Amino acid sequence: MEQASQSGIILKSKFAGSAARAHPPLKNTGIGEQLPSAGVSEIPRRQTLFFEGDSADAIFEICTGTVELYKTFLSGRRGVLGFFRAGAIVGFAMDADYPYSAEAVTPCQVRRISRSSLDRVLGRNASFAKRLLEATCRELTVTQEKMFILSRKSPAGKVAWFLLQHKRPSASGATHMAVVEMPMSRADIADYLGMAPETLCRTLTKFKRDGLILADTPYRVRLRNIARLGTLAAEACN
Amino acid sequence: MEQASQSGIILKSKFAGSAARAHPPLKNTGIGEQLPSAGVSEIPRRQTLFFEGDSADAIFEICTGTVELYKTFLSGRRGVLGFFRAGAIVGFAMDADYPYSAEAVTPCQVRRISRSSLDRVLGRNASFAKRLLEATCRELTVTQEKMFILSRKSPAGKVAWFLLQHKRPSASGATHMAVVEMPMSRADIADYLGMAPETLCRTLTKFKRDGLILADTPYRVRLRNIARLGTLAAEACN
DNA sequence: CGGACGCTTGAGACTGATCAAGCATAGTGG
DNA sequence: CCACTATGCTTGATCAGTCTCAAGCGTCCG
Repeated sequence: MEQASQSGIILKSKFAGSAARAHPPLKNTGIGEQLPSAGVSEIPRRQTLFFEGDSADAIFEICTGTVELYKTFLSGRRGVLGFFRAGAIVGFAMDADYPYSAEAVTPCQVRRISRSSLDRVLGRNASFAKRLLEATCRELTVTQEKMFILSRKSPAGKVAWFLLQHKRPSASGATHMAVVEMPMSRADIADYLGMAPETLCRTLTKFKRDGLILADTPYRVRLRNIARLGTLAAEACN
Repeated sequence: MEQASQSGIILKSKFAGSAARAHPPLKNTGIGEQLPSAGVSEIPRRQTLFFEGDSADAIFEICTGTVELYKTFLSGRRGVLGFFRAGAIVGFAMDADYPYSAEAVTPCQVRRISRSSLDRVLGRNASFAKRLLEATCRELTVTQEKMFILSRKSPAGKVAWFLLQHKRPSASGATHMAVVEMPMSRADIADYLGMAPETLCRTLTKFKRDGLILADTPYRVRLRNIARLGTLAAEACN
């Protein structure tokens, strides 16, 4: 079981002539710190950072807020790759265009880093490339785990996994009940887990009834029985 | 839609102190050529190259045959990450241990490359690290596509996708009907696609009835209507 | 020739998606 | 300040589809 808002890469990019591709869940890798940026921008809720197909000439480091990466299919359906928080870097693309779209789920602050400058650093700094490779691999791990979770379906398992994945790193030693903030809509989560929003609701309701979770608001729940949730998540695939 | 036996990474490895992690579908990246190896070994059918949890002190370049990467879950179920052919490299791990098991689906010839030598090259050759990053990202792309395919289920879409993914690069300009070799068992494929073996069989039978494919043997089919298969695969997620 | 294994096919139970309709909350305008 | 509207969460009933349990075959091997 991994940690919070992992996942959510954007692969493909033509940095350094042909190099990098992930834009992972770089959880505070400090990669952004080494790169010159154009300063921090304020992004209002539900605004798009970039669309699938746009020319991928920059990557974004999230400073505050939550960003969602998604892909729209021909059928009109949507698939979301992941949700990202402060410290993550999105928009890492290997091709000329972004392969996915990115949208602010909450108001966000992001640092824009031009691809050319990233390119320069990549070509010069070997250890930097290594860190990037490492981060990409980490993303790959998360993606593979998610792949298994999603295919060996079972709504309960998926939702339990989602809750555990997004639980706050058990903040200050206050309540030992983990808190899960989920500012995204139910539809977003459903698209992330590959299920219908109704099924997601029913599953959450069942969790409440069974005393597994406690809902402060629809966008914030507390986990009352983490062990049991872990079992559910494991049964689904592990 | 990607090509043949892609996917199938093995992430995590402690090369170069902390670097690489993927062991992707490195389709003839030539990475193996730059590394000293202990020569080629013959692996009989159904023999295991390494088990999940084994100390990951080597990676393997496949010379001939097909290798399958899989993970066994607590519930006894199995999930296969992918099938790999000549040119692919398996066993790329970032952790001390292999996170997955690898087994020969057919008799294989593999080149064993010690992790320490890989480590040395990685630390010295910057462009090598870049190629690895590139390959890892490619693997990530494939994994993400697979994730969507598997979650937005629909047996027909999954199977159509599988067939197209594994079709031979339309060999010699002989028959323009693509050939798909699938030496692995139905159970293997089902574990790969996240469905029951019975459902896989039924779907294949239906494809035959509808004239989409032509079965020479259970392990070799020809695609009669690639366009339609593509549509099915796309409907499932694209 | 006999047996084992794996592919294939059949019938029934389960369950998640879909179609529809309540409810609550937040935001707007009078 | 309050009513109204809109949006999105929640719940309900129905239906289609896959998994499961079982049983036929065919092939390969001893």
